[in-house]
Amino acid sequence: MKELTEKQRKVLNFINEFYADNAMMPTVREIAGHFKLSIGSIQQHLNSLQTKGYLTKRDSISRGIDFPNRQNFTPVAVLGSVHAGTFLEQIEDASDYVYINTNVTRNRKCFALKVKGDSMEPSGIFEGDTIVVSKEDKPYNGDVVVALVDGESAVKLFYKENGRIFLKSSNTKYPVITSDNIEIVGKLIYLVREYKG
Amino acid sequence: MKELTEKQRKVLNFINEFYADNAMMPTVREIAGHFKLSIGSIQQHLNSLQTKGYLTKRDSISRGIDFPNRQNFTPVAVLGSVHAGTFLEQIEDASDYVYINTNVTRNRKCFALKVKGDSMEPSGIFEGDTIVVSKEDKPYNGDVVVALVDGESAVKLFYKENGRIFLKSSNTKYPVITSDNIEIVGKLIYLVREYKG
DNA sequence: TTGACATAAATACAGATGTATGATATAATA
DNA sequence: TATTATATCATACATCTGTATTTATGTCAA
Repeated sequence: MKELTEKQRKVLNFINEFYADNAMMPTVREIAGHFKLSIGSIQQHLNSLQTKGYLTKRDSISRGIDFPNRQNFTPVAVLGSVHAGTFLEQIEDASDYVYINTNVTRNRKCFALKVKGDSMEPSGIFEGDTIVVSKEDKPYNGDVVVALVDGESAVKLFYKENGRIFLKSSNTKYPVITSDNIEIVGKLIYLVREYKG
Repeated sequence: MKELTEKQRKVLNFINEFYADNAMMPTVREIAGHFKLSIGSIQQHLNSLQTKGYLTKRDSISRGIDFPNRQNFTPVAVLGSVHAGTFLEQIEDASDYVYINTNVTRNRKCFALKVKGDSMEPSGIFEGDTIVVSKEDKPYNGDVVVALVDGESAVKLFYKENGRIFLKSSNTKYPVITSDNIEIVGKLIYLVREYKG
């Protein structure tokens, strides 16, 4: 990436700040106003920033400046409970959302859960943690999955041996689960934990 | 919050989608175009959404629609190393950023680190996890802190007894650290873990 | 039935906004 | 020295954009 001049960096920084503060890109005149420069001058800087690859632009669209690799976030619904219909139906009854970077969620179908219990503590999954689950066709042995066992949802380690699914808690004080009625809902892709106080 | 009509919800949903896709709010005409409705009609819907509290608006500003409690994110620098100057100087040499909800970071001074080693595994902090650290004046016993011990940074449990600081690993195979040369850099406030594959 | 509200359209206007053009000046570079 | 990139300004223009106004229809509750 080509070097920026002092002025160009300042303009880029301002755009960044403006975007952070207002959640929208500034207009050419808003930038010009801030630096007390003419419109044409800012046009020049924007052109340079564009040719050097620091900005992109939607032509003739107001506030059409954009960052090449802008961080984008998708709201992922935090569900109170998981049931058989999850992923089949639209998620409408979400109590809350976590915002996850789209380069994590990509185009996957996701939902989030609050972790309950200590059965996965040795895997670093604690009560109160928020986990993001993605629908995956094929979980592999050792993956952390959310499964429905006889209608009850659980976060467990997935294992398949001789065509039979085993769900293990990493906390060994809990028994291994195996049942004919196991449905894998999805695979763990992300975890966030907030330390309060 | 007042109930929305079918149409109003659809308009609100479209604004949401548009924002997610384009990272900017739509203009009145862009909404009208999508629904093949007149400008005036959309104006009405926007007014209703506003009076019912689902939208706010910056007057006479293009793309001035906004969500009342829009999630806002602060870039937090992921540092390669921590040293004595952290927090004193501006963080400029960041290799990467994590974006954290501002209602978590609030007005605190934060930086982020990649966790190395297994000394805090029993506390659910694993190698590769990204932790967000906030400068706090007063850590309490049992808090997870980032500390500098003789110039080396470490993530440990903080304890103070009889005026002396003890840094404990939750993995008991590591010894308790105590030294006259301990500087508490900050307190753990957030953790994110990405499951790859 | 009257009023409040939702839905929808057409039109007009002022100001916002991106863009184009032409000009000047300086500094660095080939 | 000629050229290129940078920096700046002034001005003009087409169109984008928010806003105001007016009209019309249908529904529902008081």
